[in-house]
Amino acid sequence: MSSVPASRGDHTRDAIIRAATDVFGRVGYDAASTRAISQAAGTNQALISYHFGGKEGLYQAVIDGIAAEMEDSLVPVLDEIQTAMPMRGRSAVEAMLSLFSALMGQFNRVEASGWSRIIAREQQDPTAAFEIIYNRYMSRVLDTLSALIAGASGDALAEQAARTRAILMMGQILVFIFSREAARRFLGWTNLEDGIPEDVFRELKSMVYAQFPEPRP
Amino acid sequence: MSSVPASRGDHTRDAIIRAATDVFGRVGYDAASTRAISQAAGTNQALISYHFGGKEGLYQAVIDGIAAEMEDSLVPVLDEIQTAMPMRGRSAVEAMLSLFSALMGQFNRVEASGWSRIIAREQQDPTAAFEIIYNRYMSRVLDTLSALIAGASGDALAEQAARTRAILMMGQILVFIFSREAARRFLGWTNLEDGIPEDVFRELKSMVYAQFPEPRP
DNA sequence: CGAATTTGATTAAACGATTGATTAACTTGG
DNA sequence: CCAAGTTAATCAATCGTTTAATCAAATTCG
Repeated sequence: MSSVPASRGDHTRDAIIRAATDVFGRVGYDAASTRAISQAAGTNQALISYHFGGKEGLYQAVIDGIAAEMEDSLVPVLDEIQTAMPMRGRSAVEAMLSLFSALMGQFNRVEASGWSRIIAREQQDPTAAFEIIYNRYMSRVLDTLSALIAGASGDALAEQAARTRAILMMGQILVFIFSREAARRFLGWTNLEDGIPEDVFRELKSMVYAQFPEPRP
Repeated sequence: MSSVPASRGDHTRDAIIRAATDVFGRVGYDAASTRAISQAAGTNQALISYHFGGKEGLYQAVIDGIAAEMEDSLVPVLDEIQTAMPMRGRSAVEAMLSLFSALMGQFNRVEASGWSRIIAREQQDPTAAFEIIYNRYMSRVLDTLSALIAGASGDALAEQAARTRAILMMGQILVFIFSREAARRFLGWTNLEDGIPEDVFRELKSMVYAQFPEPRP
């Protein structure tokens, strides 16, 4: 990332951000004390104010890091789809499924870190940090998805309708982040650490295919 | 609700619960101070400990009230579907849509109160309170929904597959609760207070119909 | 080149403010 | 009159932040 070799301060900065991501994710912003964060980072408490200006500044830095990393990991997939646009029919559906697959894979990694809870919280309480995540990530995914939906429908869908369906389909994936505990119980998952079981993607695939039936040749 | 006329204590009890539901929903459990809650309720701070044993007991009471009210409002719909079971084909799809309609209507009311944020938070941090909501509400909805999906598919779906699809379809509705801010922006909603616009339900309906195509007679 | 100095980073300690909870005195209604 | 309900005051604990002193590593300079 950084061109210059990490100095002493940069090292502790990273350590604090890493620890803060974990603590914020586990207990939330308010319950996360600067003492607990600095202890988890193995640094002094005062360094939070020194490096980030305060607890709020540290939180912003955490959000910034999450958005940047999620963006980086998804940009290749989005770009690949974008260059192949406009797509129609079957190819649009296939692109849609590859996007879903990438999202699920990413969400598994997101789950492994403490990110999912932070993101979910931001959805409920859109602080200034939400702006970053939405502008740099969500809006791009939704834009691409709605374009694919329109293409897969043979452009027979009004723009607002396509966007609405993009949200609806996105919900099918997001549910495993925002409602993971209910999903875990209802589907009888025991070891969620391994990520979303692949039979979920199999069902999702079937549903998508049913949604955009292949035109008879 | 209560058979006996409300005594003096019951009145303030209700006032505290009402205020606590609002404050917990707006700022979360940790940031909600007992002073802020009691002030919003127009009562003395010590009455929280007196009536509920403490902040945690008050939170449990809030969750209990939410679960009870949500249960009450949905039981009629679920019962109606249950008595008509087993359903197949078209009738199962129609029942599914009526369930979705009821859920969306309920979520609009949930949104109007401070409930949605409390529920969403519980999904992320499943405290003991989640147990109540899941057992008394979510599991019932998901059971009914998966039965309808199996029926609409002509019972050609394995049980686990039907349950998986129930979660996926539930996500299409829950997304407007858990990810409402992103949905609001992407769809350009300005006045979310009026509830989810009905064109969302129209698209959802189309997607459900496409999902379970009517067999040719 | 090596000593002196400046700068950034880190530390322990303390700050005032706010937290949830408790106490003891006081009202009120049955 | 008494038990249930309510009140203001206070408790110790914890919160985020600030302070002054110390450390380490560049930087400057003789």
